[in-house]
Amino acid sequence: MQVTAGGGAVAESGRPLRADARRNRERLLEVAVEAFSQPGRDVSLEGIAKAAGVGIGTLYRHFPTREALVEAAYRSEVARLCDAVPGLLEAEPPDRAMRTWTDRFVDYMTAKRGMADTLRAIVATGGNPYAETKARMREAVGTFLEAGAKEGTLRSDVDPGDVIAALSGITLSAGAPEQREQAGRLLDLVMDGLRPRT
Amino acid sequence: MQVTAGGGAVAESGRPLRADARRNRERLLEVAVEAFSQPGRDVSLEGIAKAAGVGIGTLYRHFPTREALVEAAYRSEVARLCDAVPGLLEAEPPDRAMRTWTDRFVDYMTAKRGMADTLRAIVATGGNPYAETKARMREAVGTFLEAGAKEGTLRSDVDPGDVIAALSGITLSAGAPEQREQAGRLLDLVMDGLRPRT
DNA sequence: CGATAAACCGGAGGCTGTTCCGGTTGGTAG
DNA sequence: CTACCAACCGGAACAGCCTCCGGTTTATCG
Repeated sequence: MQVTAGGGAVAESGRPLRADARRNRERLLEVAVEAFSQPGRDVSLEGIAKAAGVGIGTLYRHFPTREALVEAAYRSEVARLCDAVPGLLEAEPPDRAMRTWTDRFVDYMTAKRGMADTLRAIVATGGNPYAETKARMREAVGTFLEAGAKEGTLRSDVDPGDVIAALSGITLSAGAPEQREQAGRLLDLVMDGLRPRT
Repeated sequence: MQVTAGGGAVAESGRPLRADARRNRERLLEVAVEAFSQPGRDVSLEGIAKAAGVGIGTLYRHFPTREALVEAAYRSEVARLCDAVPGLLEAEPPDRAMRTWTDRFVDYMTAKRGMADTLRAIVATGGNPYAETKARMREAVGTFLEAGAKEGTLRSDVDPGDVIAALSGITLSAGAPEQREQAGRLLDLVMDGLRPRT
């Protein structure tokens, strides 16, 4: 399974995409992310194609299955989430910045429950589309932890992977919109666990 | 032992089903179980209806969604599996009988991978169709454990629920047909853990 | 610049899941 | 036994998924 990230400008063969193909791919991804964000809606692939101004065939050429599209959208959003880390660290002290970031993560996952189902199916099927994504998230969490450790407000002896597992667990068990408050409390709990023992 | 294992004669309202309705329901379930057992491929609901000699509308009246049908088929098969317990205990000593039974369980789940996906989806959606089914399985496992304990070949201090969790884990992680041997070894491992310490 | 081949585009078409409703039948009251 | 009505039957109709292929566009080379 080749990696060739979702936003890549390179096809599986290694050859650069033609300009029009690349434009279409980007537009599709953009619309897909938007569509999956709508809470109340079943997302129709035909609808996405139409909204992106391309035919259904074009959508399927870029994303051979619904899962491929969901996965690409997921990657794209995670990337955006992780890119936001430096900005957050400038605006707030590390521990608070990290809390803000976890909030965004949960918001993101709860808003996209529809695609969460598909993601679960992907995992169950055995494919591992997360390797790259997980690495990026580990990096993000690691950055927060390091920054916090330097100021003495966060522990340095925690595995970022464990934090990610905790976040995933929260979204899975309290991912419904009406449980948003509970999820918030759980996040507070996790953050408490990440502070150094006094 | 009617237990309404899918073949229930009573509608949700509590009113008895009409004779023809009941016949159709049973026939549908029978065909569905058969169809889901074919390793071959995707099961078409339309095909099930036709094979059962009823219209698609009738299928949907009895099982409003694909999930409902899968769930009913699952219950029905679990019931059959659990009903086999006494016979196995007569034919072999408890520990060996239990090993045979776990084999059947794994065979069943691997043969029905198609419906396993749907089952996962049901669980993920939060519905809990397993309460009743799980209780029956606990009972079956408990029976084996008790019988084995009486002969000193199995431990008596194990929670049946844990055993079930282990079995589920095995089917999830080694559920593909080509992993059948590995699954067998895992079952051996579990059985070893269930024997008393010497 | 013009021609050529590879790569891409879009939608028609086949298939399946699900809904809906007019016609039919089983069960029961008289 | 007959008549009646609620419940049930079957399939037509609609929508979304995915495949396939003729026509078009892009990039390259002389």
